[in-house]
Amino acid sequence: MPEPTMADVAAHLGVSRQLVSIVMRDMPGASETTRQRVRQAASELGYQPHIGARSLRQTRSTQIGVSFAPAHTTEPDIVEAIYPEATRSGYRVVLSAQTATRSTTQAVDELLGYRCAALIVIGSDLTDAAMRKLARRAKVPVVVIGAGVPNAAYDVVRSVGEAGTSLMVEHLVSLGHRRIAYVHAGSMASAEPRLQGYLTATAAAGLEVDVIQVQGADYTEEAGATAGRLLLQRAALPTAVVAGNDQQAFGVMVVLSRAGVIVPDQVSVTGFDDSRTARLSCVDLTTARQDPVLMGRAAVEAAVHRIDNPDVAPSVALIQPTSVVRSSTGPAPSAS
Amino acid sequence: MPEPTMADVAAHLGVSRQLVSIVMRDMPGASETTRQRVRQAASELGYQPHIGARSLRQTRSTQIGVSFAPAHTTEPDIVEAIYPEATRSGYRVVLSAQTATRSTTQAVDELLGYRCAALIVIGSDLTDAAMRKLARRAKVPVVVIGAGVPNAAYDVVRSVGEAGTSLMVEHLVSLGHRRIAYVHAGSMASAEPRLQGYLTATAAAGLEVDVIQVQGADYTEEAGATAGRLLLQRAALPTAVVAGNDQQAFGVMVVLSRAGVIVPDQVSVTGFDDSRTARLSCVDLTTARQDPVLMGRAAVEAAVHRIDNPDVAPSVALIQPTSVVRSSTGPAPSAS
DNA sequence: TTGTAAGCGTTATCAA
DNA sequence: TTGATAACGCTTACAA
Repeated sequence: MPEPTMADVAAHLGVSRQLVSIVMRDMPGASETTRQRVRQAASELGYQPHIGARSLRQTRSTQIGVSFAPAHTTEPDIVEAIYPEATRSGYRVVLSAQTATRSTTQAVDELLGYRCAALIVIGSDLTDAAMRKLARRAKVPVVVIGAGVPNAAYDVVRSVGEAGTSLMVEHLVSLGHRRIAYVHAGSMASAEPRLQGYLTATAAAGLEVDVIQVQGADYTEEAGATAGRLLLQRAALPTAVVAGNDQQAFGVMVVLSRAGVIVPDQVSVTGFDDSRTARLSCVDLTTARQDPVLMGRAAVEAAVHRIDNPDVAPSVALIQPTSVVRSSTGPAPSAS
Repeated sequence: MPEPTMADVAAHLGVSRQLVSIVMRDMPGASETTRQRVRQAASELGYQPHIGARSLRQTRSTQIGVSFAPAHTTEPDIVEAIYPEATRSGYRVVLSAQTATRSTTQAVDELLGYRCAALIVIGSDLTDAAMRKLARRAKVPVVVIGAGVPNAAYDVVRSVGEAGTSLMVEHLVSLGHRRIAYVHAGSMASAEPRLQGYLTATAAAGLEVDVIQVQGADYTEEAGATAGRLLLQRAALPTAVVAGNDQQAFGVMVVLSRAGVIVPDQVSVTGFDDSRTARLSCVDLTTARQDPVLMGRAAVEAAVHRIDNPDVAPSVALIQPTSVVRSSTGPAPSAS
C-alpha cells in the first residue's frame, strides 16, 4: 500500500471519507474524540493530504507564493518572518528560489503553476516596467519587497530609504562631522531614495554635497572598495562616508584600513540593512536597520488584504529604518 | 477569463488539448512549428500548467523536495546548487523551510504532501533515530546532507569531517606548530568525526592532545568565545587553535584579539566550512572547505539513483574537504 | 455523522 | 495530429 489516500484512512477506521476530510482541514463537523482517532490513524499510516489534489478542487487558493534569492544576505531572514504571519492568516507558503541559473520570471512562473492566491517577490532584479508586466500577467495580487514606486500593478513594501540615509547623516552631524561623502549605487532600483536622504540631510545641516559616483555601482563590496580607492586618490579625505548598504560600507572600510586610515578615528563609515556582516564584531558597523520581521509582516498583510479586496488600488507600505550605532562611527577628528 | 486552462489554449489555437499537453511537457509528438505556436499562445494568455493537477495525474512524481534552514550560513548555498542538478535530471525542486517556528518534521511533512519522488534534508536538527523514523514514514528516498551514519533508512551526503580537521592540523604542523588545541562541539551530530580527525593527525605528528570541552558547545560564535576565554585563563596559550567550524573559530579569534593576543603571530586559528564569514577580509580564516556545489550535486545524484533503484541499500557519499589557507594561520612563534 | 455525486485540470491510453 | 474516455485524490454540496 504505497501512498495511502484519505479513503484508506477512513477504511482503516471504519468511518466515512469526508469525516477524515473534515478533520484534516480543521473544519467544524466532527467530535473531539473522532478528531483524535483520525489524526492518530493518519499518523500511523503515514498519511499526508495530497496538496495538489486539494488545490485542484478547492474553490479558493490557500497558498502564498514567495520568490527569493537564497544566496542573498537579508532575503532569507524575510522568508523566515513570512512563515508565522502567513500561518496566522490561514495561508501556506510556497517558496521559489531565484538563483544564478534561475531568473525572477522563472521563479514567479512556477509559483503561478501552484495557483497561489498571491505572490510576494523579494528583491527582484527586474526593472519597474518588467515587474509591472509580470504582475499583470500573474492575475493575482503581487507584493514586491525592497523597491518600487506607487503603481497600479503591484503592492510595494519597502523601507524609507530617504529616512535611513538621513538618520546616518544626522548621526554623523551630531558627532561633529562636516565633510560627509556618499557612495551612490547608481544601478539599483532602491538607490535613488537613499541618495535623496543624503542630499536632504546634508542640505538641512548646511553641508557640502559629496557624492561618489562609481561606474555601474551596485550593492557589493567591490563597489564600496572602488569608492574607497577613489577617496584615497584625493588630496584630503572626508571625515565620514555614508554607504548605500552594508556590503558597500564593508568594502570602503577594508580599503581605507589597508591604506592605514583608521576607522572611525580618521574616517567614520555607515551602512544600510543591518545584515549579519554588520553585526560581526570585527565589522561592527553603524547602520540603518531594515527589520526583516516588519517587512515580512507588512508583505503578508498587503497580500491578504488584496486577496480579500481585489479591486482596491495597490498600496505602498513604508517601513521606517532605525539607527543602529556601533563602533564604525565616532567623533569627527578635531583638526583635519 | 480568470486562470486559463489547457483547453483554453487549445481552443484559442484551434488544436486539440493533448497537443498542448505534449508541447508543455516537451514530449515527442508535435512539429517544431506547432510547438512555437503553442508556446506563443500560452505566453500570450498567461497560461501556466496547473502543477497540482499534473502531479495528481502523473504516474511518477517529477519533484524533489528540499528541506533547509534559510537563516543558516551555508545551507542556502547548497539549495542554489541543487537547482541546476535537479533540472538536469528532469526534476523540479520543491522547497520547504525549517525555521524558528517550524520544525524539520513539519517541513518534511509538507514535502510529503506534494508527493515528492525523493526528499533532501539539509542539516536537520533531528537525532539519527528520529531521522530514521521520519525517513521510514516518508516511503520515498530520503537523503540527509551534513551528518549521519550508514543506516538502512536514508542516504547520507556529508563531508569527511575527519579529513577536514586533519588537513587543518597538518597545515599547522607544517608551519611548525606543536601545541594545537581543539574546540569540540560536543552536542552536534557531525562533531565526533571532526574530533577524530584532530586526534588522528595530532597522534601522527606525535603531538599532545588538547581538547577544549565547552559545556553543551555547538557550532556558534558563543561557543568559540567561551573556548577562547577558557584558553586565556591558562598559564600558557597553545600556538594554534583548531575550531569545529567557522563560527566557533570567529568567536575564538575575537576573544583572543580583544585580550591583546595577535592572530596569527601569537596564535593561529582555523575553522571548518568556508562560510561567507570566513571569506570576509577582516576575518580571512584558514579553513576546511565543504563545497556546497559538490554536496548539492551528490545529494541529487543519490536521490535520483534511489528513485530509479528503490531496493538498493542506502549509501553514504563522502565529500573530501579541501584546505583553504588564509591569513588566520602563520608560522609558530619561535620561542613560546 | 453518513452516503452519494459531481467536478477541479491534468495525463494516459486508445483507435482513428 | 485528433477525439474520446478514464482516472488521479480531493472538496463541495446536499439529502438522509
